[in-house]
Amino acid sequence: MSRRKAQQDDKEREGDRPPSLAMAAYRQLYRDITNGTLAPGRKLPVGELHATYGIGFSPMRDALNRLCAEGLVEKREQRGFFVADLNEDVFLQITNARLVLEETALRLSIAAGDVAWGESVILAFYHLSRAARDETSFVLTPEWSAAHREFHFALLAGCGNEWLLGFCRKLYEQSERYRARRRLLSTGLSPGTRSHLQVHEAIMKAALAHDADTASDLLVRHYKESFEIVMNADFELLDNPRRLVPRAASEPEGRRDAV
Amino acid sequence: MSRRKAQQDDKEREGDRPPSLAMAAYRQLYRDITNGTLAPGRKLPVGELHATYGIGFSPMRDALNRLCAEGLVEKREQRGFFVADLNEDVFLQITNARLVLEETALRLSIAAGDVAWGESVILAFYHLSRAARDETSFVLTPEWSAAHREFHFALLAGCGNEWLLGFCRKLYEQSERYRARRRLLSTGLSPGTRSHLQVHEAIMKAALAHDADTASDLLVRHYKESFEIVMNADFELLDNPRRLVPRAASEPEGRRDAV
DNA sequence: CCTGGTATAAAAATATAAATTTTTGCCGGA
DNA sequence: TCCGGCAAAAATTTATATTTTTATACCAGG
Repeated sequence: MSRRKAQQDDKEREGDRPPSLAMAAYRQLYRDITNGTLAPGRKLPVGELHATYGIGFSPMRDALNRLCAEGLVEKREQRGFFVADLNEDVFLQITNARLVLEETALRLSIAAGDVAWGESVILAFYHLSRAARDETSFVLTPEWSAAHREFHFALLAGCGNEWLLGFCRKLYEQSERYRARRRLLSTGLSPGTRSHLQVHEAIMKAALAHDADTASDLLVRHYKESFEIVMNADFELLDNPRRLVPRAASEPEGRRDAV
Repeated sequence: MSRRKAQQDDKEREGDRPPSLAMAAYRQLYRDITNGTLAPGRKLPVGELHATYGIGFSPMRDALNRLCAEGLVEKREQRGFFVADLNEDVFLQITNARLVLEETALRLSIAAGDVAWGESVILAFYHLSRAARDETSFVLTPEWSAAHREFHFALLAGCGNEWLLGFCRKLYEQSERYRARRRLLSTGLSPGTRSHLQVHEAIMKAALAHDADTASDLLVRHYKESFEIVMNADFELLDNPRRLVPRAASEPEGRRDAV
């Protein structure tokens, strides 16, 4: 009875409740994978996860299967689940895909976005500025990450294409895994600082002014810089400069692996 | 012993075996959803599927979860699985996203594709031509569908970006669901006929000649035509002509729901 | 004595069956 | 007609059983 009562109480805060253990497991794993607690390539034995998170086999399996189809987890038939591996080639592909999709979404947002869209961008920027740190620290707080995500997707949300947005989300969360590895390192630039914030302000202003060219130019540049930073931090600094696809995605010549 | 022997034999034809029931269920459901046997919006009670397909609860759940993350199935928390619904707005979004992504992938393919890529395109076209029917029939064979898919992805595969390709695949299979509804109808045009084949031949020739502009122009036109056909067949013919995003994805003005 | 392959045992994944909640449809009373 | 509770159905979860993989040990051949 007391059990039942508790459930009822839970129900009262509708909306963000995770009633199913499967969902709880999913969120836990999602967090631990995207923030790097569960290292890339690591095996995920259901039994071990069961012991660690205190959740049964079936719900855990549910969660793993979902993560799997989202690309955060890999499933090897009859031999279990693994955290999806990371390497610089994949990161390059993800970044390139992201450049194309986000620029498209941004341009469509600027062209089609309504008043509510503009307001949500302004609000998101406000949240981001509140979460920004004073200059020199290298630790990225969860709050800043959430605000950063909110801002970028507020920008894109006006495009009105759920599929496009869904793809952008997937690419974003993949990128986060790479960024997460950077948290412990202290390399050159400084995401989350007030100076970094100004880049976002510039993007916002261009977007709200319906200047699609400037806005997407700034956005693409922003991502390319992030890419370089993460690349230099996570992997050894390579001698050949990384090539990213040009904005229009129509280059005369190109290497096969350039994308 | 004989048991073990059989296993060993199985192992020899590696690669396409579906050892797990979950995978078998997944494939069955995938087929039945994409070809329309399981109608959009329909509920998928695990118990009923269990009875129909003769596969247990857990594997079925596994399969449903995967389909779910792929967008073919929707999961309503604590109240079961449903075949993802179809409607014209979503179809418009899918088509628009597809236009952008496939054009990008095609241009990258043409820019970066190597000899092996060109050969696989030629081979795929050969298969498509073999599967083409004589003019007037309206029935689409599974063979033609497979060949059609093979051709289009042979074109895109040269881009070398697995993520981009993965998104294209997802959009393609979604589109197939709409096309599937058309099989029983007999509307104007005629996919799978020899005249329809010529469109693909033109695309191939342009691609192999490294004429990216012509190739993507033809491809986009091809998809827009398909869109109109399916739209007119499946839903009532609307008075306002559908607006699709222009190729460059940068239109001066636009409705919010236009994409 | 070392190497290579095979059988065996432990571990882990997959599948089944049963139990527990949660939802849903229905009926009676206000 | 509307509300509340009861019962059936269905989803979720646990517990159990069955395969499959993986690691270890053993034995024949070099």
